[in-house]
Amino acid sequence: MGKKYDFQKIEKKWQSVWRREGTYEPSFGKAQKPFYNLMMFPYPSAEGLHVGNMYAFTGSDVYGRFKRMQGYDVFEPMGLDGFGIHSENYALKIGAHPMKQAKISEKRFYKQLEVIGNGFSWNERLETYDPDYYKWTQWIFVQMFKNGLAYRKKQPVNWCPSCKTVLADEQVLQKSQIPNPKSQTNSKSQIQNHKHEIRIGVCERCDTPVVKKELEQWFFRITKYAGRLLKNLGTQQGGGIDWSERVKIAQRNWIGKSEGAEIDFEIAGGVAPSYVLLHGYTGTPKNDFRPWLKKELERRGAKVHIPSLPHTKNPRVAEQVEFVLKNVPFNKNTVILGHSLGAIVALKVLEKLKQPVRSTVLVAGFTENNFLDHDRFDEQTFDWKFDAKRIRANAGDLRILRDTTDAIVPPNQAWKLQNLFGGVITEFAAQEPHVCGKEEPEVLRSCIDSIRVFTTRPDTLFGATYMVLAPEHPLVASLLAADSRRLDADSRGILKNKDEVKKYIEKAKKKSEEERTAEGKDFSTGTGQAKTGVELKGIRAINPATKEEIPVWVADYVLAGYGTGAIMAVPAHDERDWEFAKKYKLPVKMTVCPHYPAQTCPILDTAYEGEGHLVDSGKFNGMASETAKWEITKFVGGARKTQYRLRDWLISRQRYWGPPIPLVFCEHCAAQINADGTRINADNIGENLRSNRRKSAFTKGELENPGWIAVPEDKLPVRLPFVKDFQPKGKGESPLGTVKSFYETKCPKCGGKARRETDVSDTFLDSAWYYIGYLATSDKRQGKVNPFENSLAKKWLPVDTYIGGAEHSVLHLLYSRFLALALQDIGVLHFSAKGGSAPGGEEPFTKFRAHGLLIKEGSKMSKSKGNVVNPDEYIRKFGADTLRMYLMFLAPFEQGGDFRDSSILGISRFLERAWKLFANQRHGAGDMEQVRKKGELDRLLHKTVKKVTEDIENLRYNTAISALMILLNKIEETNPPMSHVACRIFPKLLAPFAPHLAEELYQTQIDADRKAADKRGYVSIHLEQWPIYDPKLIEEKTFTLIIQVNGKVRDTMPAPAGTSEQEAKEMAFDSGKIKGFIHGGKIVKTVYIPGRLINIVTESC
RNA sequence: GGGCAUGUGGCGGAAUUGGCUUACGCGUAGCACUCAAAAUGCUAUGGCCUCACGGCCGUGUGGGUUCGAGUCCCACCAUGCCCACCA
Repeated sequence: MGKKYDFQKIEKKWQSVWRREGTYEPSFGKAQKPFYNLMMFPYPSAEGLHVGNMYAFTGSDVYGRFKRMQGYDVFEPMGLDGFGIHSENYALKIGAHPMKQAKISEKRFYKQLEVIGNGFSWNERLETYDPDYYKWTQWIFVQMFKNGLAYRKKQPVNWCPSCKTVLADEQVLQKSQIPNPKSQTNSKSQIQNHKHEIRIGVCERCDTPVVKKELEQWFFRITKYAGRLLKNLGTQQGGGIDWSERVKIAQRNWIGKSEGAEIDFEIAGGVAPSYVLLHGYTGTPKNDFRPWLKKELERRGAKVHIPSLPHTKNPRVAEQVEFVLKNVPFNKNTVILGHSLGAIVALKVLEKLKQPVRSTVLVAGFTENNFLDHDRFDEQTFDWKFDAKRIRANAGDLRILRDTTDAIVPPNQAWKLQNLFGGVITEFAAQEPHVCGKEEPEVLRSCIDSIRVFTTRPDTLFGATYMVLAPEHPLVASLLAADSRRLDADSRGILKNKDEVKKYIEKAKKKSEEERTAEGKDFSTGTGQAKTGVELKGIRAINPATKEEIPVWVADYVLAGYGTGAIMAVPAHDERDWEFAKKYKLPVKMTVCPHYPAQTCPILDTAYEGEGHLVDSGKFNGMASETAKWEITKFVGGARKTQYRLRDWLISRQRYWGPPIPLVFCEHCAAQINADGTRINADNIGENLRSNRRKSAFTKGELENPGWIAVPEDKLPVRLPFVKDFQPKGKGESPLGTVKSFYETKCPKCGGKARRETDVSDTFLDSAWYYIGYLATSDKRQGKVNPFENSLAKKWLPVDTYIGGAEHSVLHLLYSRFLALALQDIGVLHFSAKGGSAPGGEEPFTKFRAHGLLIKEGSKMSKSKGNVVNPDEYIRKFGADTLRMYLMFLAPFEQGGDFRDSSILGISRFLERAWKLFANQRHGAGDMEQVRKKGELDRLLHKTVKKVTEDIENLRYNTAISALMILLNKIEETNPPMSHVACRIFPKLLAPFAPHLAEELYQTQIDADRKAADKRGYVSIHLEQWPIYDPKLIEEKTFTLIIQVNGKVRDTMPAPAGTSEQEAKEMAFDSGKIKGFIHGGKIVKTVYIPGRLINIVTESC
């Protein structure tokens, strides 16, 4: 009898040795082969770690230990994602303050994490609520803001009435509910007699139904990166980053690329009776797009005036305005268009007009005396102050065209115009920079009232029989606001049922997601939902293909946030449009395309009382759909367009427990930007204005969000104050809004009175950069290093292997990628080239694997079911090694596992047996039989090394463990004299799974050796070399030849390796069993698979 | 409604990627040790037929390809996860 396997003693002992020796602390600066092995850090919200966390951490740790033994300098950090709603709600629940509770949770979590025995670099841990950490979270916000990637916008957002905060789209879960007829009083008959479920959006944390609330919020412009985020994922065929395919698919779907076209539908009466085109500096009525535009407008029946402005080479705006007012008639139906300097003239004209015009178009306009290509205009001849109020009142519908290729007008001028005068900006690339092409279709479009739609099926355009606008579409508001100024002769383009429309829109806006879904579901179709809508009476659009006038509707089945917020409805080819058309008796016209031959159109097959009929698409009749798409787009002057489903990242949270958003609002600076363009850059006079890089007094973010000023970087962090009453207030404002000493501050720009932003940022911002933070924890604590400029970041990033839950597919993982790309673009983050030129060298996580879900006896673990397994109990009873190994043995790590109490005994027995065998070594003198067996055992040993190595690399821990069991069984069975080498290999193979036991066994062996020769001191097994197998030893000398007759196994016999087909045949026919099965039947052929089997095929088969 | 998985003994799961289905473990039964139990060890363990030798049938269902299919193709069924009025 040897020593007893006292796991408690062993585990405690080695954990303290490892900690003391710094076994898992890589040498950051000197590391030769840095390997960043990252595991998603936990949010310490609940009662402590549950076994699911432990499952995931262990899986990552096994891999890290394996890589460490393979000679890599492995960095395996751990920290806590302690900010955020999870922790805050937990504190609320138990009546504690999150700031204090955090410290308590922290202790408990770290203790638990240590007891598991993972090889974490304990010196480098971080907590997101540490001011030294969130200082940099805020710093990121400032970088995003400065570079125009953060903006403020008022829009309906997801609001959780229970958490009293907004939620990102990604945080709203769709949940099915069986409708309860009693509570659905407003949707009566539709719901009865149906088993259908309805979907409602609920808060991912508390399950409360989410409502829409209109709030002004901060957003990060993730949409700008949609294309790159998608591209780096690669395609279904392959390429892209090495990630679990299911996560890549989830991200692809979430980004949701679709390719189609944008097509304009003119509104009937959308061409104004008269136009005034004002040219710019050195321009004439005859140059640029003006002659073409005049022709186009006149062709449509309009009268076009292009005054030849005086002193065009030495302009004096006042004189030009006088000239225009004298020579051109204006009325309520005039459209005034100003190009470049002509835009200034137009604005000044508007100041002087007695009554409003129909609409104003500013093409490549500006408000400031600054240009990219030439010097300023003479200050004396210009008045750069604008009467914004008068201009707003007189401009009618204001349209601002921003040319993205413009080399003259600075890029921010369009926003400035919008800030001053309102209006809608359209960005486009002009035919010639600064909109100087002979034909500029975008300009023509802006002169005519039209509706732009996005469609993926332009090939069905001939079948578009009506249009639908989202309730939030700007045209709807504009029509509702329009007075009678458009009441011209035929009174077209005037909304006749304003009240009805207004009512519908108000109702739609008020509707919560729940209500919309509940009352929108149409069970009669089985698939879709009953759509509601209202016609814009008096408004007709012209189908650009058929030239037919079609009605225009408003309906909330069209989403404002996607595409252009307007659609062309093709009821014959789109199920949603079909339902709507059926309900409101709208015409259905089918186009002929190979997808839906006339007779089998799936939608028209169903009974419809109205007349569905074929439309003649002229030369496009029957054209292949893919060809027709682009041909028809060209035919109607549309443009190909790629659309993404992805929305910008809503980052504000009206909660307490998070990093305050590091911005202040300053009325004074807002006024500067809004009211008077010239003063903003007053300090720039005399500068070389040709440079577009010149210093501006305001950053991009500040110009785009007037009044919002970033807290200077040296003033970070903006500390979260201790607020006793941190309960969310539910008024759309964070509890910080009640703390005067917090929000009252001075503007960093002008020194005046200012108010701090009182919202905090989304938790996902904290976790989006923590992998960078880990590399600066030591230095950061000394307050020295910017984690982003830290040389270690360059050396160790990107992360080599990242393991985590698939539930973060579209949250954390997408945000982290976005931020990594953005920060690299901004120039504050640099990755090493250690990943080589692998796809996505700019990506933060080179390899990502999603682990599976750990369930308990077939069902999901949850507090409500009361089946959550507490790991502490099992560790006490069986030891951490046993629990670790058991969890890894359950099933493939990427698939998940089913935790069953009973089966843990198998692992427990296995480790006991390993202990018995190796802790109490037996060196028996061998007889001949044992020597022979030893040869076999050596082969098995090397085969096991191969198998375990390959399996761990592929995260197939269950089969690696099974291989170890087979090896142990065999050793016990043969009880051979084992070499010192073999006695070391087994513990090494065991080390990633059962680190404590392996260390103990190994050190026992070393001690034995040491007595003989080896004088080395303590070297942890976890820093030793991973075993290498000898391929020659693995080769088998014999194999089992399988003999089949007609594909059925009839006999097996041992055969030497390298048996030829002829030899195998002879062996097969010699077998008495085989003869019986052939029955003398004629042999058609034999199939021989070398080293495996021979199959005899007879005639009767 | 769409997308992605998965479906193998009483259970968790293996299967060299088209070649002996059920490795490894749990459970169960029997035996050994024990006064007895636990622990441990040994043996057996897919179903059906047979005293037996042995045979037949078996990887959700139905078809197909192949000398040979758990694996590939088609259709269907079931379960799970993700998404969902995205034009």
